[in-house]
Amino acid sequence: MRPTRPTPRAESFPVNTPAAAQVFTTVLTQGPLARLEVARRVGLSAAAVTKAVRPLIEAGYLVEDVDEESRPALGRPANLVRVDGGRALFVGVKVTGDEVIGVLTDLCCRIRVARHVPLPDRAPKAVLASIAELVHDLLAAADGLQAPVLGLGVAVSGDVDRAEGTVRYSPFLDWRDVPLAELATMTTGLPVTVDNDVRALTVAEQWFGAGAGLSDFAVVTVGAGIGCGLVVHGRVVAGAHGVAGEIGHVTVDPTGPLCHCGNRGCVEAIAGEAAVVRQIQEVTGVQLADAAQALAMAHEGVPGAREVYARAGEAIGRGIATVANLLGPERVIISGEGLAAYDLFAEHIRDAFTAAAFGSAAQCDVQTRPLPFEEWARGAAATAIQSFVRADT
Amino acid sequence: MRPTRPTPRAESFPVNTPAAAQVFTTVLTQGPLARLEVARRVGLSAAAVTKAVRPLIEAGYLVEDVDEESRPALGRPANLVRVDGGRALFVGVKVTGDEVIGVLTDLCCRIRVARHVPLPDRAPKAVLASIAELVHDLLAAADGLQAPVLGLGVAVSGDVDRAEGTVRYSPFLDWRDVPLAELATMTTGLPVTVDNDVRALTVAEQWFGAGAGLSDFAVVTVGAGIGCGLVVHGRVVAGAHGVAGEIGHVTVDPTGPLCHCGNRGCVEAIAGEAAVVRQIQEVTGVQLADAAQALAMAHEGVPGAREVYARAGEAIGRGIATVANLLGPERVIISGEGLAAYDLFAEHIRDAFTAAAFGSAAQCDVQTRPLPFEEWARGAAATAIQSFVRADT
DNA sequence: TTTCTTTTATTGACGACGGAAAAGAACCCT
DNA sequence: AGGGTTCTTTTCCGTCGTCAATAAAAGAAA
Repeated sequence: MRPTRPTPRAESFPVNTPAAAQVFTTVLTQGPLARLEVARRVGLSAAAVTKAVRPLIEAGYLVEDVDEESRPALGRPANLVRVDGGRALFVGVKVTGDEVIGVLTDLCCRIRVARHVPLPDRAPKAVLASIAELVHDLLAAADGLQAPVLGLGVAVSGDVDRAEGTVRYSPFLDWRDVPLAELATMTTGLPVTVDNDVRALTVAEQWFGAGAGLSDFAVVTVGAGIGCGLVVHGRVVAGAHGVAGEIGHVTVDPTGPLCHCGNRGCVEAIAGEAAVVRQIQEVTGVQLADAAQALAMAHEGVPGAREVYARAGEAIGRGIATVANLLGPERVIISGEGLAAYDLFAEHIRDAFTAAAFGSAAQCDVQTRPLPFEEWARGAAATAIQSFVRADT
Repeated sequence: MRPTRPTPRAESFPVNTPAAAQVFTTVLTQGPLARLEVARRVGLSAAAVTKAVRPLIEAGYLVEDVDEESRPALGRPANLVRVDGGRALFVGVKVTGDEVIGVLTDLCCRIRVARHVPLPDRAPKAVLASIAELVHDLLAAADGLQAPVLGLGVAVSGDVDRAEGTVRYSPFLDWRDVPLAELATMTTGLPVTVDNDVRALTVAEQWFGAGAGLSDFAVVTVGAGIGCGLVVHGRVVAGAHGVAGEIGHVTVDPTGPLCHCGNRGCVEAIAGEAAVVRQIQEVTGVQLADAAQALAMAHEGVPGAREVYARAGEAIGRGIATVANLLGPERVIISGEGLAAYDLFAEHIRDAFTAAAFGSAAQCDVQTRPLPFEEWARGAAATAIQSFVRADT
């Protein structure tokens, strides 16, 4: 079925069996664990874990560790197993409209180096050139770290087919059917994983963030757009037609402002960055250059500005409640550049969510976490790590 | 983790390995298939399929069959394998507010007999008595069919924990934490599966209906309430807190009519049966006894009545678009008693869906299928069949 | 009619994965 | 030191699924 793209591999991961892959990802995502604990969580026998762990330790991906602190009084102390982050490096790249952001992370997806280069042109060729430059820089930085770079993840907004490695349609870049993985592999020589940006961020949360260990959760990003990544039954939802998690285009007010999608009162048309700026301009009559100015006005207490943010918060809360009502996730993680305005709408998000959540869907744990701008690129790196670990599953 | 309830089993299913279970369910759900074709779909070798099939044929669950028609000119003709529906029987029961509906189905979930008994009282004891009576009747009817009855499925609205076999909370019956599976097993002597009614219906569609072979789809039920069952990544979504698929409480108009959930403008508050009746009464000033009368008025062309249905259709279409935007299912199956009014709002559902679906989410195939009243009970039977097949997986 | 081609089904050998059980290891407590 | 407890490893073994070869069932070609 799946066409085998040329995937150069400097080094292969010593995991053949599904059990071993499970063991590794559990240790990777759930921190240092005793073998027996891994066995319990994965549903394997202790013996199987021992066998799976050995080659991974020999290859240097896992290391043993004794925890001195939380040792129970009784019995043989546990030999914790954890991933040696320094064993391998990965590059993650996020392509935005006007720049390309890249990070070098270790195997535990901790950022080691972050860089960005401007994007003069959005044509595939120019983007590839920028990516190549950025990757080159990061590889140079990786030279001193004594660890091989084993993969590159690229995150792009729009309809991306990760399995194929192609960007099917990206309105932002005005791309259609660009075989980005193949192209990037050719220019960088690394195994490349291409994914949608929100999904990539979701993968990062799922493996290395607030979603670790959960089988059902959602990530909501608040920024220029309002996006949502969903994990259901332990897997990121991709959508049969490439569309999923479009919380930004959930209608919250059919009489609301017109959205670029053609409908009225979408969450994004009320709470998106552009929408907030526009509404504050309308209310105050002052021209604003960017969202930072809008934020400043609201913080200064300019009449009407706070209300715009309040409405935005309410719209987001409603959208989250819709997700909770439909999917019943354990947790919702709110994130995004827009969180700079968090103090302005946190309360309204929460109130609107609580009001609109049906029954025990309101028990869903709604968290907030700040999102530094490199986080998107880190998500891309997470997809590369995932591909590496899952290489031959 | 999972407590082992006492599950009496008249007969056990000769399937030990996960591969065999997969083979059986594909044959069950995807009609007669050649072994090689099964192998392709499941991702196993042909040899493995042969080995998995043999004991199932010996036990009488599968039978061989040569299809005379669509035989390719070349090569050895395929020996199709299909499930012998008559090999085993199952009982499905749906508990509504005022009656209990039951069906006797075969292994292919084809209804053989349908019965219903009134429900004088909603207390667990009374419900169990009604269930017992109904099951007794159906077992008597099964006597002539030369096949054992191997399971009972019970469908109840509300928050149901299928794994535990308990009804955690059913507002309709006013139940809390009723260990229904255990109780019903004691009174009927059959292995019992308890599940939420909409999820049960979804299982039936997934295995025996328009969702067969799909890994991502939704079932929307239009009736007294508006419900939704979701299948994501090939599994029915249950929700971390017992709530999922609450499309009925997706807000489509924040200024709309008050819903019993406390919010305004929920889909159900606009398109639910009670809401439609109430709105038509308000518009026409005529007192209506039930939904049938409301329907009749609309069909007669009473001014305003049609518009109420149009608005209902629009609300449903919006709700479906929300599901499509968030999950990107391959297909949405609209069903329910409310479909009697289908001609009145089909067009509006479709229009609202198309308008509110974002991008290629609109490619989602929206189907309609009538839902006879026994269908809910058939869903319950489907869960029993599923439990039987998955017994020791 | 015989032989070839094509496709499906079956067989038996083989490898490997994971479980059970028992032994070993490391620590505390008495 | 010895018992108790818990974690880890070892050894043995069942069994599941793949591989490769073979059988089977047709139509087509010779």
